[in-house]
Amino acid sequence: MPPREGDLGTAELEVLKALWDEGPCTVRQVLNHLHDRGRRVAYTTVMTFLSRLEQKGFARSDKSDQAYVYRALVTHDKVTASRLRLLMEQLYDGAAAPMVLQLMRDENFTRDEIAELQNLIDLLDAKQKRSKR
Amino acid sequence: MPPREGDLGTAELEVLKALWDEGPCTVRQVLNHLHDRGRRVAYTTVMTFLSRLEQKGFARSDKSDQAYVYRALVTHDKVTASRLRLLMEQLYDGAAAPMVLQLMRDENFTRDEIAELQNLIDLLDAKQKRSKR
DNA sequence: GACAGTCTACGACAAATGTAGTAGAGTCCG
DNA sequence: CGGACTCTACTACATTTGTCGTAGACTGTC
Repeated sequence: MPPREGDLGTAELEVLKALWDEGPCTVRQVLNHLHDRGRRVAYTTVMTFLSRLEQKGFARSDKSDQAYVYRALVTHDKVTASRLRLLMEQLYDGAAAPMVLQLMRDENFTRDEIAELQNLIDLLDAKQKRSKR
Repeated sequence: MPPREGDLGTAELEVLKALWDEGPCTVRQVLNHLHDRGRRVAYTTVMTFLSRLEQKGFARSDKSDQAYVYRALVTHDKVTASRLRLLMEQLYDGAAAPMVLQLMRDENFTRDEIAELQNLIDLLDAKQKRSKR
């Protein structure tokens, strides 16, 4: 089994994130987006990443007037979910709760966030009770 | 910037996990542990990973009677926390709450787990109120 | 002491990832 | 038309990661 199974590397992810943040983009737009946030890369490097994203099915390109326009084919949620799932498999044998607990323990939340969490818990609780019956 | 910054790959992690699960181990013990759970690797492959873990500071080896005994130098929690943090940076610009929320939405929890979550929320809430004043 | 089995040290290698250069086609301005 | 630019296509290359093989040192056993 050679390395990674078609997943995204850190740098590839940054580029995909640019597509999420900015919507459909040309190579140059992505480059600018990255430069704006202090990320130094060459134009051709961005090209490479966008091509690789396309090869892997995470993005698609359309020939527009001048330059190709790339757009994401996967949502932030999808990617995130699969990443989290992977971590869960690798580090918690697939159990979600311990991971959530650790996160809640380690990170600091604002009052609003806590309220939001509380809200969601109530929902889960209700749902759980319902399906129980 | 070449690839990864001294972090652990998936397969390296599996080996480290063996050290967590089994406590200090010889190469052979780790190998057996992996084989037990269906993971096929050669003895020397495990050796390589253990050496690399040592190089990277995640484990330490002591020459025992016959063979080297490796033990983890980092805890599960530490590694997990840093992984989660990385994901958080990469995908949520460092915000913990959205990640937790997504996890709670996507995964299914048992009643007990929900109760545990509730418990923790109460604690967080109390702590939050206290520090507020 | 010789053979079998176990360990470690080193070296190797393919695939993936991060990063970029070069060359050539197309476009725009004076 | 002829530079000046911009884009894309290809190619390249060092590192990291996943995986081993080989050779030599040791140990234990007839």
